[in-house]
Amino acid sequence: MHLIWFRNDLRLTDNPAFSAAVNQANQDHCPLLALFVRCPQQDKKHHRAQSQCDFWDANMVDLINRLNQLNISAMIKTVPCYENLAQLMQVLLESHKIEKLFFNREYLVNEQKRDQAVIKVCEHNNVQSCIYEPAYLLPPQSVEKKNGGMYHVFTPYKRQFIEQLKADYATPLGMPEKVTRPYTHALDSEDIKSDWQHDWWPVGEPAARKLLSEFVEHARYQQQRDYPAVEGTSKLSPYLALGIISARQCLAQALKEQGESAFQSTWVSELIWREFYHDLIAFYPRLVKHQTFKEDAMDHWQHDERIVEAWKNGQTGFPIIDAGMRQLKQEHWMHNRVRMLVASFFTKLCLQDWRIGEQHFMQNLIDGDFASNNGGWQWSSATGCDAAPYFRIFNPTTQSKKFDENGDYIRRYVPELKDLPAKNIHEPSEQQRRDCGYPQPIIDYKQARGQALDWFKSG
DNA sequence: GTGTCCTTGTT
DNA sequence: ACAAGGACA
Repeated sequence: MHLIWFRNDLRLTDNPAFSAAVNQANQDHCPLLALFVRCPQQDKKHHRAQSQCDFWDANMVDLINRLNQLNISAMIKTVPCYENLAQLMQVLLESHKIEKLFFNREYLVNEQKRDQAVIKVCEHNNVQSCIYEPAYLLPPQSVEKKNGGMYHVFTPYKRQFIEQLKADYATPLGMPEKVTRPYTHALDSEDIKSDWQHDWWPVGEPAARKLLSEFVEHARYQQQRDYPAVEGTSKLSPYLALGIISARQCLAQALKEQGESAFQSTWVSELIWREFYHDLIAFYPRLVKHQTFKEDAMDHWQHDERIVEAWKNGQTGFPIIDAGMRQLKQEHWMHNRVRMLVASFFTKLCLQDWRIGEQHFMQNLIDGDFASNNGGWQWSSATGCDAAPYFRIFNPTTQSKKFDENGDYIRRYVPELKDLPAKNIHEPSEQQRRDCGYPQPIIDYKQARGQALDWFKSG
């Protein structure tokens, strides 16, 4: 009997390990079992948002139903941490007489360590571990500079990336056939129920595929993506983070809709940013230890609990910032433009440690992805790869007027300001704030900007 | 060496 | 006009 272990690849299509496992089972005329392991303590250590854990559970339940239709039985197990996995695996391999274990590689340090330990258990038990490359656009670490080494600047990386991608991109794998030999015995599995009911994040691979095709067909991403009041972004990030759809499927859909020009599109460029940050982690594992990418970057920050709390709770007195932070709390998601604004505000204007912001995002975002989140925060705080220079400081009010001109986004998440006219809503007067019960600004922008420039310059 | 360029800006 | 400095070919 063979075993397919699902992790952050909760899909049946374009899943290399899964397709291979089904083929192998049918070739060997044996059943295939699916395994899902939950590690709540590990999730805590990684600051994984509760919303993402719940969404993972919900998608697992959905996936198991569809696995059953393919004659595949599934087991759910819970252990505290990754280090408990080897022991669990030992028991499972033995009790189910597993011959081959299939899974897709993951590139983060703890995940690699976890998998190495499991591979050892396999070897010890004479079980073959069959490991596949996850369905990135290009395999990690396959894009290098002409003289070798990882790019540290996005633009040349992207140029090279597209060149290689055009020359050789993989067509997404389809859905495998049914497994011909069902497993007929009872399985010792936990019974996890899911009561996921957020309309804006429908559960399951079919729903995700539908969101993808509708987005690619109708979106005006380039024109709309910067306006947080508009549904102009794909909102596919939670699905990408848990592998409910693959990046390759996204590209394939874009190519189908737009032809070769898709390679140059803004949205595909964002997919390449994702690969850039994932590649960086693969090349520089020290990044998972929250070290700055630039070793000599300014990295000593003020620690002001009052500011941190106001920021987290959306009480800074800057409407666009507070709208973003409250959207995060309410929807476990924040519009990308606003993510940049709140991050720039936190690090460059308030001089608070980017790691605090990074962790807060991970703890709250349904789409939390270590590499993208870390890359984004280091970009914002001028400590990272190809980062915004330290003197590039977003003016929250200017940005608000530019990208939320009518104040619709602010009104949605900061209801105490909902009756203010557009010309005041970005920067209400002292009196208006008192009347609305909205805080006075926690910092003075002009003063903070000047202070930040000095602070960064002095290193 | 040497020229060109650098995600999302501000005043 | 301005804000540094470094990556890349």
